[in-house]
Amino acid sequence: MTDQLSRVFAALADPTRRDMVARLTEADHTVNDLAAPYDVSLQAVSKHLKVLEDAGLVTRTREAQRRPVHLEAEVFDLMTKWIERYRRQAEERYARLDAVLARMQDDEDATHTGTTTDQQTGTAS
Amino acid sequence: MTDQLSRVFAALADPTRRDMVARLTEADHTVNDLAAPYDVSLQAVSKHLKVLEDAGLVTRTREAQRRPVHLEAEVFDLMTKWIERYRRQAEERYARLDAVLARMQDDEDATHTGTTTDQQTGTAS
DNA sequence: TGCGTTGTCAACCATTTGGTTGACAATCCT
DNA sequence: AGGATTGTCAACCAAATGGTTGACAACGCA
Repeated sequence: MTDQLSRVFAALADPTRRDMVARLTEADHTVNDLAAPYDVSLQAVSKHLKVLEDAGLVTRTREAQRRPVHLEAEVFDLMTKWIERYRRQAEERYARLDAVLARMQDDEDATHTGTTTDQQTGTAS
Repeated sequence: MTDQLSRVFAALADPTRRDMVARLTEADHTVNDLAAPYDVSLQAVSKHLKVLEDAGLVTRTREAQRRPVHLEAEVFDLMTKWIERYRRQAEERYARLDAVLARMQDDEDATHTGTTTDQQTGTAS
């Protein structure tokens, strides 16, 4: 799983990490700060942060003994682009399908009513 | 990882599965059909499809011995909603931060020029 | 009925993941 | 210098993941 897009999806597949990201949209937080709501060790939280950092979702700077965690929201765009691209493609496909079905219905109607006697029924799009 | 959103993110964290989804936006495919481009066993592909199905991204119907796989694109909305919500929140936060910084700069300027003598510096937003 | 095609299920294996505890590094405070 | 706070690194463990092979079920075709 080497590419960034995979790392971003994988990072957000964990509810704890999603919750951290959600909280980081409000403000930067220290590690202890972030760990507070969860019933796991500080080390576990540190690992989660490493996953988020490797995905590029978060950066960690220094500030005395503290290491403030900062959200890098631009990475969201990577996902949004992928999702939107294929959703659009899927929707276009459904639109084409609808058109085909509509045309078949038209043909049906025409056949029944006998209005179009010299119809072309070629399948070329 | 019980919730659907986690399952969807996890499902798309794998490049092979993302590629399958991409191909399914073009047309439904049989399992053999889907497996063709990848250098793995048919069973492995079947497992990938199970992951996609459990995430609600795909449905499998019957058609003789064949099991056509169909993309359920609406599930994308689940992710899009989550992503957009927190991206918007992050952007709003940056906007507030920019406003604060701008205001501080104004105060700086005012102090230097001495134009505003009776300024209110309350922090209420 | 028997054969080929299409796909799933079960068992197994190596690697990754998410958690633990213990040691320790880095910095502030006195 | 010495103690408290904040966080990481390393070793370990159980469960999940992604792959394999072998057996077999469901259906079409001859």
